[in-house]
Amino acid sequence: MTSKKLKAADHPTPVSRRQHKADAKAAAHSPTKPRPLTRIQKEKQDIILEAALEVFSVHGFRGATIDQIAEVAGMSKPNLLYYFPKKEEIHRRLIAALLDTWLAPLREMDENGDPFSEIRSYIRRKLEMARDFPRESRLFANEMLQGAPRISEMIEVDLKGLVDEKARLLMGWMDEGKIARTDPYHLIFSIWATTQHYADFDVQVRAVLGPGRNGEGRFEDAARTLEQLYLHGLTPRNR
Amino acid sequence: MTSKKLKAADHPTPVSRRQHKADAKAAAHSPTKPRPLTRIQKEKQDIILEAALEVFSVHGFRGATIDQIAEVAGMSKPNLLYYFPKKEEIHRRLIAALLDTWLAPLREMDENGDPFSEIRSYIRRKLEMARDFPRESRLFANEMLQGAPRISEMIEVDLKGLVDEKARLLMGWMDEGKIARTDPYHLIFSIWATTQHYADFDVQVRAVLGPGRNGEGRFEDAARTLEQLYLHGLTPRNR
DNA sequence: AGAAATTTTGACCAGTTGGAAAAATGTTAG
DNA sequence: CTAACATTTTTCCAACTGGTCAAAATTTCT
Repeated sequence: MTSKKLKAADHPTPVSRRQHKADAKAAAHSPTKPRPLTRIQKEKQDIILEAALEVFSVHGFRGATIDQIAEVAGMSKPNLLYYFPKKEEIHRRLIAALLDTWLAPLREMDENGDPFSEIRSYIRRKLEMARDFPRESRLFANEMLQGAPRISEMIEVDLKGLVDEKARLLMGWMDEGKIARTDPYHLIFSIWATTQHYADFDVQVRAVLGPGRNGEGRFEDAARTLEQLYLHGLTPRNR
Repeated sequence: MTSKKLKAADHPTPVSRRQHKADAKAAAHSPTKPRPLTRIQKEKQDIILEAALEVFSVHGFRGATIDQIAEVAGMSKPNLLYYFPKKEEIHRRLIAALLDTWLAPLREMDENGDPFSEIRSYIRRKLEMARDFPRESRLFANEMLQGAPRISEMIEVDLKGLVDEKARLLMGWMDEGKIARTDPYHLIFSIWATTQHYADFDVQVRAVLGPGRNGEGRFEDAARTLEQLYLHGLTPRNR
C-alpha cells in the first residue's frame, strides 16, 4: 500500500534543509523549487509514517519518542530527523492523512439511497475501518483525549461541516417519516462511538469476550448487534 | 544502595519509607503499626491523586510527568515523591479506585427489576458518570488505548466476571421474551461506547455541536437519543 | 518550652529526550 | 573519473526525566 509511482521528480531537494526560521520571509514569495520529493524520499517517508503510526497510536504524542519511531522504522534517529526535522511534523502528517479517509464513509452516505440501507452501510463501513485500521482509530482517539490541540481547526471546519450536512440529510429522512425522529447529531455520535469502540478498546473487548469468541466472527457479531439495535432497538419483535 | 541507617526511627510511619523489598519478611508478622495514615497524610495524598488524575487523564502514563503533577498539586516534586515514591504507584492507585466506581452502575442492574427500566437506568447512570467524571473516563480510555498494560489482570477478572454475570441476566430476559434477542456482550459494549463517548471525545462533540447547542441540555439530548435508540432503534413509530 | 517526629526544600544525579553539526558515505550526471 | 548533490552515521548537547539525599523547616508530643 506504500507503493506509489507519481511523476518523476526532476531534482532531489532533500527534506531537511534547515530553513526553519532562517527563510521565514524568503519563503514568502521566493519562486524557488517547492521541493518536489523524489521517489526514494517518498518511500522513506512512508516507512517513517508507518512506524510513527504504530508508536503514536499507542502512546500519544507526548508519550512517543523519536527513538522508538526510528527503531520501528529501522533507521537511526538522526536519519529519521533528516526526513522529518520535527517530531510534530510527523504527527501532523499522520493526522492530516487520517482525517480524510476517516470521514470518507460518512461522505458516502447518499441522500438518494434508501435511508435504512444507507445507515446500515455506513455502520458497516465504519466497523470495517475499526477492524482494518485500528491504529488510525487509536491515533485519532489519543488526539481527542488530549483535547485535540493539534487538530482543533480541522474538526471545527471540515468535520463539523460534513456532519452538519449529513445531519440535515438525516433530518430530511425524519421529516419524510422514513426513519424515527431523533437528534441526528447524537445519532451520528452513537455510530461513531459504537464502531470505533472495537478499535480503541480492543483489549477490553478481547478480555471480556474471552478466548472462545474472539475469532473473525467477533466483528460479524458486532455488526449484527448494531444492526438490530439501529433497526429495532431492544423492542421484542412479537409485541 | 538505599542504605538505611536512620537514627531513632523506630516507627515514624511517613508514607515514603523505602520498605520496598527490604522488609518483605519483617512485614509478614511484625506487630508494628501497619502505617496508620494520619489525617494530614490522607489529605495530601488526595490532593496529589486529584492532580495526577488531571494530568494522567490527558497525557496518559508515559506522557505525564511528575513535575506537571507536582505543579498542579501545588507542591515540589521531591515533596510529592515523599508521599508517593513511585510514579507508577500514583497511577495504580488512581486506576484501582476508578475501576471500582466505574463498574458500580452495571452492578446495580437488578434482575428483579423491569428489563427496560433497568437498562434505561443503566444508560442514564453511565451517561451521568461521563458528565460528572470525564477525567476518570479519559484515564480509563488512555489505559485501554495503550493496551491496558497496567490493569490487564483487573479487566480479565473483575470486569469480565461482572460482564459475564450481567450477560447471563440479559440472556434470561431475552429468553423470557422481554427484550429483543441480541448478543448481550455487544449490547453492553454499545452502551459503554455511546456513553463514554461524551467524556472521551468531549472536544469533538463540542466542536460538532457548535456553540449554540452546548449547554446543559447536551446531555439531555444525548439521553433522549440513546433512549429512543435502545427502545425502538430507528424504526418509525407509525409503521 | 524542648525533644522528637514529620514534612518540606534545595542541590544533585544518571538516564532520556528532541534536536544540531558536521563528517562520512553513497549516488548520479557529465 | 569526478563534481555535486543526496543520504547516513557519529558525535554532541541542553533541557527534561524520574528519583535520591541530607539538611532545614515545621508540626506534634510531653
